[in-house]
Amino acid sequence: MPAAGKQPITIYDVAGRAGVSIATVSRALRGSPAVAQATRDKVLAAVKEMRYRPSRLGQSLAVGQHAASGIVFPDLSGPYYAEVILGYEEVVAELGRSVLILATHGRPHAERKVLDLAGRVDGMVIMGRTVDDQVVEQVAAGGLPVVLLARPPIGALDAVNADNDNSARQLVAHLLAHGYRDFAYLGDPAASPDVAGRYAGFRAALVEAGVPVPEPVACAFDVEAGHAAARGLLAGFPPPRALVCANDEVALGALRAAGELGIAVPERLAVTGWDDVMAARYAPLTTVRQPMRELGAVAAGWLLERARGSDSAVRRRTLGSHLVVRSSCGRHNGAA
Amino acid sequence: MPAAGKQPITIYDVAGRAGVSIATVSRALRGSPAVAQATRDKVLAAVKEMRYRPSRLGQSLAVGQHAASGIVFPDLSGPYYAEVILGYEEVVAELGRSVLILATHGRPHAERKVLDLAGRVDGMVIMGRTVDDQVVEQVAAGGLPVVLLARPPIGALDAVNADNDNSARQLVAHLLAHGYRDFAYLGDPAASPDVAGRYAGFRAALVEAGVPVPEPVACAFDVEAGHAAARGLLAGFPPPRALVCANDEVALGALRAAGELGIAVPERLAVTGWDDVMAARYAPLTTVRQPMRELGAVAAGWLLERARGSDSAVRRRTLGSHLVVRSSCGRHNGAA
DNA sequence: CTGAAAGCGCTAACAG
DNA sequence: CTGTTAGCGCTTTCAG
Repeated sequence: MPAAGKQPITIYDVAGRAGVSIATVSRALRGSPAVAQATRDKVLAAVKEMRYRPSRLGQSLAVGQHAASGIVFPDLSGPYYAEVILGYEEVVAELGRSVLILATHGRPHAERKVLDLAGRVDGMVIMGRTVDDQVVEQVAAGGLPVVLLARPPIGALDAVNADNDNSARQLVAHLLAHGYRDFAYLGDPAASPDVAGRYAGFRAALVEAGVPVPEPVACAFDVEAGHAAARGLLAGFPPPRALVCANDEVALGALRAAGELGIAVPERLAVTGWDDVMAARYAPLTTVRQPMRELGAVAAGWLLERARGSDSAVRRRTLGSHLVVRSSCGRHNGAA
Repeated sequence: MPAAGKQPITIYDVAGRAGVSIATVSRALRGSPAVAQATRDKVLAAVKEMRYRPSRLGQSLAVGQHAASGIVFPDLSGPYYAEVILGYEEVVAELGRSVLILATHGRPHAERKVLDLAGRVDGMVIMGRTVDDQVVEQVAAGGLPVVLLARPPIGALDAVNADNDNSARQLVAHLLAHGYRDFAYLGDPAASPDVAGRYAGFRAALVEAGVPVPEPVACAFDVEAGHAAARGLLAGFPPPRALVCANDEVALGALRAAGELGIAVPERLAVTGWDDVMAARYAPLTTVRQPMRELGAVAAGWLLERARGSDSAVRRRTLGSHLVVRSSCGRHNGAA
């Protein structure tokens, strides 16, 4: 919307200039075959001369389509969400639609904002712990296509996730192979569906192995929180032998805590994370790599299909993750 | 826009239900004082019962405002852009507007997409190397408020930047204090205004110190590129004593190259970066920290003011950056 | 092939 | 205080 003061040129101006009706301008512009070549040329010339740009608002209102997709996520710190959004943006933009983003990060008015977003798009993905199921249902009830990402399925909504359960099992199997039997888990399952899924897989693997399952030690998603929580945990007696952290930031904080307490990693303590952030390589931290871009891309694809009117069956998909073994979980001699 | 099949309820439905005119519904909803309390209650009740949500399209078309701001950036890899966008989103959303994002990353149709974005917002920020000045001018000429971020000023457009020049000088001063006289610069000034600014400061500082100024060694913005470029550079003779990299990813790649070539850091080679990404702490890499969130926040604030009609003088602002000294540039004994 | 005219959903004068 | 009535800019029948 041009700023006050400048009169934008409308389809009427073009029609006047070209000596045709607005209907003809509209047709010519959208390449309707029912326009004589000569007429089309006249219109196009006028358009060019006047530097006319159709109003999206007018168009959208008339066709009842925003040609835009939204995405709601907790925040943008750490590479995880940024990557997902990048994958999302890439496919959405490629199909000529716009991308609206909304970070809720514990903001009080998240609900209002999600609802507002819903009024500006033809579909939206809602990630992890952002708003209550009730809000999601309200949005979906309005008839808007919604896909859930890194969030437990709700009703008949499409949902795509990373395979937290399986990767947690792989991780635990690897640690068990190292001979560790005394575990601890740093992360709050209540804080995010991903963390919950990871803890569930962790627990199941330990149960199957007949190893004691520790309660999770709640901890926020950043280095500081991981550091503080790990200090408390490692000061206890007996300290755990293997520390599974809900994500890399937390693990990085734990590593620092261990360093400060003079606890050698991996000799006396194994530490693992999730996400494979760049710093993990330098830590060097054993972690789990996830197909973040693809999560976003899949969600975007589904949304566009639904926006085009597809009402195929509910889709659910779990994308594979895989273990990235580095030295923080123990020394390796060629073997895994 | 609800999917085909569901008839959204309009202001007419509510008016009918409440037994008033649509004008009254509109007034009641926007809290006009010129509505009797009883009438307002009736309307609000109808709204609630029918779960009515005003159409943004209708509103926007009527008031001629999108209540949205856009931001154009090269890509979303690395924490830099993500942080800027986060700072931007935070203030934009807090003021009840939506955020549209557009990553150009060398896409061929960037221009078309930027122009399209321009038609959906009341203002937009354009970052770094995304589209030609000509496109920016075209957008601004349409009357849309534009602020340039991490990009050289154009015409009378507001512009905000990080202080690349000054931080480069500080960095070089620090390296000179270490006694280094043989420098190399890894990064392509033509690839981004930021890199150009950093190189300019680097060059100026060396010139002032009477130290030979190396030509920049062009290199993309990622670890792989830094690695490859550094390998070539370090294999040359004589190898440089201090390697200033355009950003942390490049520096991280250079660090790896040095490791592979058996060149001890910092004993035989000093390496520095820019951005202070999380991995830098673990590298551990001397780098420059920038006020990324604030860049976004400042741009957002300016845009909102302009969107509200402020036509104050052109604003230009350079936000300070500061050196983060770690061990990759040499050993420090309490002294800087 | 082209034009007239009816909306899309809402806001904002302008009358009462 | 409330209702009528123009639009906002564009798409899309429906006639011709």
